[in-house]
Amino acid sequence: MKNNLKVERAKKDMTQAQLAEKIGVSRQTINATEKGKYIPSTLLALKMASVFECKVEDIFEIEASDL
Amino acid sequence: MKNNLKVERAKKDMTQAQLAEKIGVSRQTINATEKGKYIPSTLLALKMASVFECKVEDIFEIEASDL
DNA sequence: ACACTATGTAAAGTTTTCTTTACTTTTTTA
DNA sequence: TAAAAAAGTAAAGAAAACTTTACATAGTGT
Repeated sequence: MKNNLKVERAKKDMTQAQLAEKIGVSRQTINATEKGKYIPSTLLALKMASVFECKVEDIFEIEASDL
Repeated sequence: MKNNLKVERAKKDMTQAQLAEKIGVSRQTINATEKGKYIPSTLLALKMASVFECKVEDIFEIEASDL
């Protein structure tokens, strides 16, 4: 699964720490998610989409290897 | 977090088992998710949205208690 | 060069998701 | 109304998410 958290953060000029604080997780969780180290919960994804004023699908994308 | 998996399944006339098979999880995972027993991964949510031809936000909704 | 901020990473431990097996209850259909 | 299909539930274990602490690296400004 791909993600463009880095780009969305840049659009809002937010650091990983700021995003983490805003959605109530640790900075490491944001970093690891951004790096594709693991797949976040749907609740996290929804909160991220809310912060970035977009859809979950605009942040996370299924890849062929996921199917 | 709320969800309307049951309604979306009904629209497509799918059983829990059929949905489970389609997205590659066990039937119990679908049942538990539908019942709100736990929050699925973003990948599962994306796959569900794909099956139901809608957005993740159309299936899962943040509640006040999540914030 | 130095301090400062942001990012990356790692290890240990906790919590949650998800699986498998199995059984019960409800709903559908013949 | 009996059989069959679907849904609900539970328990034990595996796998993955997430936390905390801690430190290393990269970039930015003074």
